[in-house]
Amino acid sequence: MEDVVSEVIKRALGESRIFKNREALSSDYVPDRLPHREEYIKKIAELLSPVLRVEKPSNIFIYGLTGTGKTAVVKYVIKRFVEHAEKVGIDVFKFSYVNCRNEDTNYRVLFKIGSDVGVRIPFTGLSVAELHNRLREYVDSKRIVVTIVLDEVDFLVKKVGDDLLYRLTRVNDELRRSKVSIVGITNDVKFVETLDPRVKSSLGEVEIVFPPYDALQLADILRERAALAFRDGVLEDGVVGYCASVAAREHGDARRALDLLRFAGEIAERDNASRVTVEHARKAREELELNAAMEVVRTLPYHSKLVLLSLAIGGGFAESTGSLYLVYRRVCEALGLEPLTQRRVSDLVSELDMLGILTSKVVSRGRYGKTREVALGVDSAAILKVLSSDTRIGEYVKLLKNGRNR
DNA sequence: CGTCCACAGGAATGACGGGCGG
DNA sequence: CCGCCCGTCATTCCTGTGGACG
Repeated sequence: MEDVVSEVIKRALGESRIFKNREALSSDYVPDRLPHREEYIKKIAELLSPVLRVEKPSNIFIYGLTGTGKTAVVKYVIKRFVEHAEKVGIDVFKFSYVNCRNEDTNYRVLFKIGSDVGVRIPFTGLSVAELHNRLREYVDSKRIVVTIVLDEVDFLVKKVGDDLLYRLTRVNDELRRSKVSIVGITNDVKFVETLDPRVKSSLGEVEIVFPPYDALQLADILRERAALAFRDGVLEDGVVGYCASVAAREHGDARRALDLLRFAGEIAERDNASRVTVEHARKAREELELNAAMEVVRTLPYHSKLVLLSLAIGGGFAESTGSLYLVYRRVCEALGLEPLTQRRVSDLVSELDMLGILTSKVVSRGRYGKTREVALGVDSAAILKVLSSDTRIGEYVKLLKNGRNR
């Protein structure tokens, strides 16, 4: 028992046989080098360079799918600018990085900008207009250039509209000495179309698109981070390649790839292994996929859950839609619910197929008709477990189990 | 070789709820 | 604030079909 606890303590203190710096694989880590993004770093640094001369840079709009390095590149450039400013002792520009997924109200965004710029603002109590005024007055009391980075800006606009965005792009009209410029980042390509044309044109003075990484590029990135994160010689050959190819198949998402690699390391650690093997990576992938699938299952509409339940009860396989439908009707009856029609259930099966939770294929049995064979794509025990979080389904599953034991 | 099973899956239609412009 | 319109979920009715069986 003591051994187990001391093991946990040891791990919690970071004394790992596997990792020397686990942080290097976390998604918000900003590494010193960003392979295959040099060109974008250069471009963005050039675009922001006017701040060094106390001039306003163009507003920039950046798109790209998740895990293509948008945030990392911008953060990296900011970091270098700030380091430079500290080194030579200048104080003519400020950066504010706001993640709109976390700061999702006008007040919180302005608050974050305020605290980054150095204005003292109460947590609450001011009107948004007052906040805006104080911020503007403070900024204009000096002669500085403020660059505001709005990451995942689509979240903000979807929630509270583009009002704030509009005002921020227009704030320069009210400033005498200082300047404000905006960098917007989003992974929703269609998002821009929903913007007010005025906001769109001023925000998109310069537009930059980040393409996804391919498998080779992902492997480079992983190798670089792995050297920081893992102890020497711990990583088996092929692990990096495996993680890279898995992530490349899914939009070339570097975040996925890093998650996978980190998780593989954690599994190796949990197993008390001395090395991270491809087998660990495979397990990591499986577990991550199962988790994702279970998340989907959890948020399914009720009758889709019932269809899934019916399939899981039948051992995860149904030889025809008809037989599955019969089970489904029994389930509905047991739960005192009105069943949907077979036509509708057939559509639900198709939807579940699309989501990758099950696979269905049409087969013809000649004289005995044409139907669909349906098979569960994930472990039925896992499905039952997740579905049992609904109390009524849970009770029903328990009832079935007891019945079978006797 | 035609029949006919057991559905697939398209089309029309209705009930409902939520967002949006006037 | 209200009515309108649109998207989603569901039902009803329907036509289409691969191939074993007789």
